[in-house]
Amino acid sequence: MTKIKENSTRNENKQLTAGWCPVSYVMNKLGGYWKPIILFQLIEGPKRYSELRKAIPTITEKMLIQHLKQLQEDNLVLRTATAVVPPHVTYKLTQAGINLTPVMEAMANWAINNRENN
Amino acid sequence: MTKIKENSTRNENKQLTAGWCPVSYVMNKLGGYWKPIILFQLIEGPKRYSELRKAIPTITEKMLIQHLKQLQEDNLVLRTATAVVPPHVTYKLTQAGINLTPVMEAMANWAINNRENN
DNA sequence: CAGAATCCTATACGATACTG
DNA sequence: CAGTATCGTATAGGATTCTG
Repeated sequence: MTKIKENSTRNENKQLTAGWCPVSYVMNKLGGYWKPIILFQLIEGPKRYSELRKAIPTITEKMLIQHLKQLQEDNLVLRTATAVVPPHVTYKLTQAGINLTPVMEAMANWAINNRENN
Repeated sequence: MTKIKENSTRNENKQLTAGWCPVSYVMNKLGGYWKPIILFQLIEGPKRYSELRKAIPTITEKMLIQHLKQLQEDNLVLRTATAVVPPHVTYKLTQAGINLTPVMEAMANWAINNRENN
């Protein structure tokens, strides 16, 4: 009750590391499992929320929304909503997000080659 | 007590996704926070355990060892130990690990540019 | 030197149900 | 259609101590 959060060494390592390691700077924004997968789906162009769900059928709605929000906060994804009566919301990459596509493409290439080689 | 693990839908999504999404195939091996950072440190060449610790001062030993083991299991890193009396252990990238370096380099490039742009 | 062991907490993730 | 809300579990990650 009275303990609010006096101590949070948790995540401090990550913040610190991000200061000097460029890769960890990226991992602070792309960490976890789903974010690169979502970004990968947006490379080809803007997608509606429902399209993203169909494109990634194994993700739960909670994860999709949650990570989309974080990606917006990190300025990697832009959300555009038009207030019509079935709501219409699209997500697309920001410039920073577009600049990140080589990362996902390098991943995809590796996956294709590595799968063959095994 | 009698419940052993009858149900593990957890991770099934990830396995399934890996089947059709190349990026998620990679995330199954590189998921989490530290693995890309470790691999990044090994790009320039083999390193001893203690060198890795110094190179990534914010990681705990547990995390370092644990992820090095998983990277070995995924055949991305090779461990070489010589049984001398202070033990001498080096880690280096396998060919599959080397093939992954464009991913980390793309991350590093993005980090450098994105930091400037903000 | 290179780790293993133990204990603990925070967060990521998932299932399900509900809503403007 | 595009979310929210709630609840539960599994895993990631960290602190500390010990060892061949």
